[in-house]
Amino acid sequence: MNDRPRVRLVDVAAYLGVAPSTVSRALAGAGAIPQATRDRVKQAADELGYRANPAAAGLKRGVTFNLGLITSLGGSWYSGALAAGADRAAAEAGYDFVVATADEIDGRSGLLRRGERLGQRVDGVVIVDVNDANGLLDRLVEKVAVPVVTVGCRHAEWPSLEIDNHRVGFEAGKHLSTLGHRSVVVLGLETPNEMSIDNTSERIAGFVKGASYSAVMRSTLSRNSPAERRSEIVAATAAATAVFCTSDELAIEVVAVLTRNGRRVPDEIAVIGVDDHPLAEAVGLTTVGQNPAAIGRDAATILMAQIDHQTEPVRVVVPISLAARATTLGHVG
Amino acid sequence: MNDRPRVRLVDVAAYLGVAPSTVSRALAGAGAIPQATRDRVKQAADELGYRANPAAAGLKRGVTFNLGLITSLGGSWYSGALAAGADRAAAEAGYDFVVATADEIDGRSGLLRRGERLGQRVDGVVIVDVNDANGLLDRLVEKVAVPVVTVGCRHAEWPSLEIDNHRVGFEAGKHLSTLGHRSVVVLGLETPNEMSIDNTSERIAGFVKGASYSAVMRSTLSRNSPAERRSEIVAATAAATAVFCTSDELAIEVVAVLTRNGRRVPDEIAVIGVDDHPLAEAVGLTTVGQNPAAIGRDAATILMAQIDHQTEPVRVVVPISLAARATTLGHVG
DNA sequence: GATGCTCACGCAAACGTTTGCGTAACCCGG
DNA sequence: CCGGGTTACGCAAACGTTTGCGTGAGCATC
Repeated sequence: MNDRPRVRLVDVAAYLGVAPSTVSRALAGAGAIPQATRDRVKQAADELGYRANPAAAGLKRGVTFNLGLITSLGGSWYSGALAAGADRAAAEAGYDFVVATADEIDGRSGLLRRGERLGQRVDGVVIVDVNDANGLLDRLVEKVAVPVVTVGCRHAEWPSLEIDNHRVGFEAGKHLSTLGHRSVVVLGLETPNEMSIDNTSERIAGFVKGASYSAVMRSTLSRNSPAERRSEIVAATAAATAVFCTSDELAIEVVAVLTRNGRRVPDEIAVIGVDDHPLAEAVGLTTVGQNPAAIGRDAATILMAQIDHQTEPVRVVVPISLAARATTLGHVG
Repeated sequence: MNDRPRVRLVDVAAYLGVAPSTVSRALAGAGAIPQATRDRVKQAADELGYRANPAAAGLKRGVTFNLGLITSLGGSWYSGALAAGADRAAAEAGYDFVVATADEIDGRSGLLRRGERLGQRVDGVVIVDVNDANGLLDRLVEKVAVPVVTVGCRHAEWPSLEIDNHRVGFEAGKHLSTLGHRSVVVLGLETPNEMSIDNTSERIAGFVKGASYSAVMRSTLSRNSPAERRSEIVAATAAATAVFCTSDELAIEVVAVLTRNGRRVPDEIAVIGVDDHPLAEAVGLTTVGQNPAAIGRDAATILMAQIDHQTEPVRVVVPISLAARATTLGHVG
């Protein structure tokens, strides 16, 4: 139902009575083609409805003008925002992003298979949050066999972007400490699977440093249903005046649980999270935030430079910033 | 640093002393190739580290084995989950997804340009939530010039998947009505831009029907900062015993605002949302939910069938289900 | 007005697959 | 041992671009 015969470059060449090479150069803006011809060609092209065939161009030029993104897209808002940022930067440079969402159900081998396939169809890939333990990241990089930039994880040969997890914790700890909290608890979720990275311990270490004078307790929550988690949260926070959650998702849940349990936030107990979740501002959650869209953009940019051999491998530490809001400061606005 | 000369199909053919055609057929599993040869070829292929060049294959076969997804990926968790579901289904069938995130900053023409580019590089696209008013969807479909399936919007020629927005509202209304609420208010956000679709009015109409005996008020909230929205929320809900929010994001915000304002949820005021946001269960939000991952999966499946000319255009209405939780029922668990 | 230079464009060979057709080698019954 | 049918594979022509090289026309210079 959509099978009109595609018009090719040679068709528009024939239509104009010029050589295909001229059309190609005119359209690409390369070679010595006077503006007049260029315009004539362009006009003929969209008169005829010419649409370039990227497969042919890619075959000849040895590039695909596609970038890959390996992440668990469905997992959290974070990867979606990152993908959006990466896609925007890529689109501006004429690249498109093909995504490979690797979920835990696929397992290690599923991830590797997926990476291998992906590597064949793109000029480079950005890999998000793949655990470098177990040699998984190494093997993945090997499988994709194209330039890589990692975010949230590190590979010896390729650039990476990460936040300073220690500093994230530190900022949170300092904030609570400054507010006078002396009995705080750190709440994290257990790592979902061996494929994902675990930021928790670094964040906690940083937090302990930042909260210097405070008595810090630590508790790891199960990934069971929220109903089951509820009592864990209540128990863990019973004696505390403040809670540091290692993600905003968890923090929002904790605020809800505490509130429903009759504890007033922040008057009786303050809560601080990490990420600056899209809902964090709406619910007044204090958080130390990062900017996934910017990270995605930078990752794409670095990757494209890497493809053009324009950069040495770099380690970029992306900025974070504390957003102090109601769950630690009390009612504002 | 990764520029080892790629080994081609002819290389493995030469290595084995057979014709390229034999290797091609053996690898593709097509033609009359005995198992023995097939195995020999496969082994040689990965001995040499052969990786097929999809551009060449695509050029010859006239397909790309890529699917496109047009959505605003960064906008909400919904599109991420949808993308993940679509990608999973596509991957199983040997397709990959290339995404084009169209944000409001790009505007209409940006979206159309993006669609045109995308259409050249894929065999079909799924278009999510593009407003069919203003002829935008029509023009987009025309630009992509490949098979399409729409989700959350409709085009005359192509299949679509949507939820029954009227029914969404109806279920919510019925739920509140059953619980005895008689003075309820509907809260929605203003439509972000002319490019996005607006589910709100249908949902509200359904809600009014479902809440039959109740006095229903309606209020549209601005998209300004949460701080500004706060007073709007407080004012709009002052006289109500229940609130229907047309999205979970908003519902979560409303619960937070009401709670911080000293109104007990659900004892003084009940809240119900739409979508079954990943955080909805965690914060105990009652909601009428949909399953974006399943929608994505189905959209991809239908699209692939469409590409193979295997189906007539269909209109699929995807199921929804009410999840009654704490914000309407009170403390549970 | 011949010489040299630049400009604008044409020719044709790639790029790495897939696939229709052709043809040896093989198996079978007669 | 011959003829017909099958099986296993080779040949070569595409697919739609890009690009190195070549060449004629036009221009300025001496």
